[in-house]
Amino acid sequence: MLSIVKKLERPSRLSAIDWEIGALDMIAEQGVGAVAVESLARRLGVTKGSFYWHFATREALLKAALERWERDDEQNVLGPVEPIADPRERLRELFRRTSREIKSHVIYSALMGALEHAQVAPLMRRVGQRRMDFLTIAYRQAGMERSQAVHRARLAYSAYVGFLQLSLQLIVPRMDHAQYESYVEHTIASLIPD
Amino acid sequence: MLSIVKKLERPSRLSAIDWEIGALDMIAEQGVGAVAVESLARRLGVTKGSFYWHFATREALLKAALERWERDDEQNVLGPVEPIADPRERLRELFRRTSREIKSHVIYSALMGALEHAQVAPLMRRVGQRRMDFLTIAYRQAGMERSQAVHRARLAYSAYVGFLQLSLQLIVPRMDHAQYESYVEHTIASLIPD
DNA sequence: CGCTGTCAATACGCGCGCGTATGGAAAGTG
DNA sequence: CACTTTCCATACGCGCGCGTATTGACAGCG
Repeated sequence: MLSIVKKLERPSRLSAIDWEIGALDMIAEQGVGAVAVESLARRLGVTKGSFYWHFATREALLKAALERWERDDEQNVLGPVEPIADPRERLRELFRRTSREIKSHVIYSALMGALEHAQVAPLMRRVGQRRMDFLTIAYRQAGMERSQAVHRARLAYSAYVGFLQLSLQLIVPRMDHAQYESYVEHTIASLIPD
Repeated sequence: MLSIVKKLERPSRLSAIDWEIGALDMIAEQGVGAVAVESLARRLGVTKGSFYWHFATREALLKAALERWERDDEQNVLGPVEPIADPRERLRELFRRTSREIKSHVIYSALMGALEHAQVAPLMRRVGQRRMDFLTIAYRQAGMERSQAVHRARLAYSAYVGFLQLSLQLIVPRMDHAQYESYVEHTIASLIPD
């Protein structure tokens, strides 16, 4: 009975996956720099001794966590809207879904603030390239000329990155729900041709 | 004669200002985290002993350097275009000047990647507020409705922040000069009403 | 020309976070 | 119920960067 309670608090014994998820949580909340093995261990209710059984080094954990995020992110963000046939509708839906602040975007933003890490930069280049390609193709299909489509994709992606940074880091005052919705519709109207 | 040569290499004796400028250089090149007193001392050709005569602590140097940047930035970025009467022209000129990658923007981008520092966050909020106000006013004067002007200002500022991040950190492939000019004109056309 | 104030070098202590070593507990296995 | 495997705790060493203490060099001034 006591053991059952304890099991609800914490799986009593951890796997590598638990550490990876914990690392991603810390990244989302306090950035990559906050992923320290001892603090993360405290968070999970164990000590370092556990960590170094599952991972050889802190970098190995980071690697595993980032790979996990990259997989999840790909099928959380672009995946759901990819099947939409109409390019404008596909873009609108992407914008709206993105605006509903999924955790993946919070982590993305945190990672943008940690590009000095050797692990993070190439990852973000891959993700950026995929998203830029996705946007460019959609804009082309929507009738824009090649160079214009590339420019617009870059502009839209810049607006995405900048907005995340400004909002999540509270550089700019927080909007209420109605304002937020209104802003999203404004960007859709401004960045998607009609 | 030898002394003259040495004086050209380095002012032979430093002032607090030299350290502040050195700190800003390091921030621009490698981020806030790279501002370490010993490495910065090496860069200036002296040792720690010098630093702690000019500053009580590393935080004090950061504070001074950031204040210096905030002053310079204000009169480098918004200052020159503020007198332009026509709001659209004022915005266009701001966009074009901003695109000519002044050092101030490089530092701005580096600081955006260091918001976890207690010193940086409030500074960036102040700077962000000033720029958002500037943009909002210009858009209103250009004839946009209140809420639309705020939205557009936010969108433009997001695009600015995101573009800096993506370009400077090489997340997105580098453009050649012609492409770059073309992109700037595309954003001007997309974000400034006619 | 000596004295004082300014800037710098050297040596040291300290805290923090990574990684190691080693022993112990709990869960599966025959 | 032995015995092995899996997971975890404790204690320790180490490097790095901040900050301090102390002494030294050099310029300007009286």
